Amino acid sequence: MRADARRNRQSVLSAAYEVLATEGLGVPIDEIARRAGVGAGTVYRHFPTKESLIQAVVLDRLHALTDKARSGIDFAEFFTVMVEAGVTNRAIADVLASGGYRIPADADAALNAAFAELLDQAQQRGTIRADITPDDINALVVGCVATARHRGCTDLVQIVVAGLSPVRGAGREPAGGQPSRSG
Amino acid sequence: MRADARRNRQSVLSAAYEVLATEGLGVPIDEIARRAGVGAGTVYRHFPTKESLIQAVVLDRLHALTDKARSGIDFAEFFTVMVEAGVTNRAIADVLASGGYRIPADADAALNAAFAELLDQAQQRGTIRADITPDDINALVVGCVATARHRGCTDLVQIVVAGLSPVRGAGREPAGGQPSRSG
DNA sequence: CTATAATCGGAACGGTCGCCCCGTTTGACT
DNA sequence: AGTCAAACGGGGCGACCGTTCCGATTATAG
Repeated sequence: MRADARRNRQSVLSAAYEVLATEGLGVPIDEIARRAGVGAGTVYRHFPTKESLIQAVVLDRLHALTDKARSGIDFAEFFTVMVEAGVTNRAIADVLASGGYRIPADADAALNAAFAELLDQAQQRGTIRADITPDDINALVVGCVATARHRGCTDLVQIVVAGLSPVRGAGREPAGGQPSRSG
Repeated sequence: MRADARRNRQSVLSAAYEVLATEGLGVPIDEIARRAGVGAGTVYRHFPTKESLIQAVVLDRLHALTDKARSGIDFAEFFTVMVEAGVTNRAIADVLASGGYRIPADADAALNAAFAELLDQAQQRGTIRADITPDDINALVVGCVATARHRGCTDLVQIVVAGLSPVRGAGREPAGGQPSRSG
C-alpha cells in the first residue's frame, strides 16, 4: 500500500474517532473528511460505506471495553466504566442504544458475555439482586447513559446500582457525598 | 372558519397525534398529511411549521400529565406514569429528552413544578432520599424511558425507584414478583 | 344559481447527506 | 528521470424532508 494512502487512512480514522466521539453517529462524512484534510472520495476509498468507517472506529472501543471487563474489575465499577464510555463518546452511546449503524454480532456478543460474567459473579457474591438478567443490565446502561447525557449528573449511576443491590444501607450509606450535584 | 377547514384541521391533529405517538418526532409531514387524507399544503395552512403542529399535539399530553400529578397521586406512582407516557408515546419521549422540537417553557415548567412537589412530599415523608433533586428525577425519567424503549422491560423502573429509597428491604422485598422478565 | 374568496392538494424548491465518478495528481519501481 | 497504476478530491447524483406556491376546487353569501 502506498505511503500516502496509509497516511490518509490513518488521518481519516483519527478524525473519525474524534468527531464521532463528539458529534455522534449523525455527523456527515464530509465533516470527517474535512477534519482529516482529505476529500470525501478518499474516505470512501478506504471505507466503502459510512457504516464500515463507524464500525472500524467503534469496534476498537468495544474491544477495549471487553478487555477492561476481563481485567478482574468489579461489576459495579465496570457498570460505571460502561456508562462513562457512553457519556464520553457519543458514538459509543449511539451504538449501545442501537441508535444508528449496527455493529458485527461477535463484538457485541463478546462484550455482553464479559459483562454477563461480571454480573454472575456479583450475584453469586450476593452483591447484586439475583433476579437481574444481563439484558436488564444492558438496558440500564443505555438508560444511565441517556440520563447522564441529559445533564452532567453521572453520579445517578449510584442510584441505579443501589437499586440493583439486594440489601442497601449495610455499610453503604449514601451520606458523605452528594450523589447528584450539577448545574 | 369554513366547515371543511375545521374538519381538515381535526383530521390533521388526530393523524398527527397517532403517528407521532408511534413514530416519534422524526416522522415526515407528508406521512401525517397522507394519514389525515389531505395534502401537505393543508397541514401547513393550519400549522405554520412542523414544530407548531408537534406542539399542538404534545402540549395536550403534557397538560394531561400535569393534571395527573396534581390529582393526589403518589410520587413513585407518578414516576411510573411518566415513564409509561414516554414508552407509550414516542413523541413524549423525544420531548422529555429534548431530542427534537422544543416546547413552550411554561408547559414544561408546570409539569416540572408539579413533579417537584410530589418529590418534596415523598422526601418529607422519608420515602425518597433527601439528596435527590428534581433535575435528577427528570434525568432518571428520561433514562428509564430510554431503558424501557430499548426492550419491553418497563419493570426496571422498580430498580430505579428502589435505588431512590433511603432504606430498602423494610417491608418492600423484591421477592414475589420478577422485577424484570422480557424476551 | 352565481359570484367570490377561502381552502385544497400536490408539484416544486432549497437544503442536506450518503455515495459515485472521473480527470488529475503522486508515490514507487526501474 | 521516466512510467504508470494507484490514490486523490470535489463536483454531481439521487433520495429525503421541511416549506412554499399556485391552479383547481368548493363552501357560503346574496
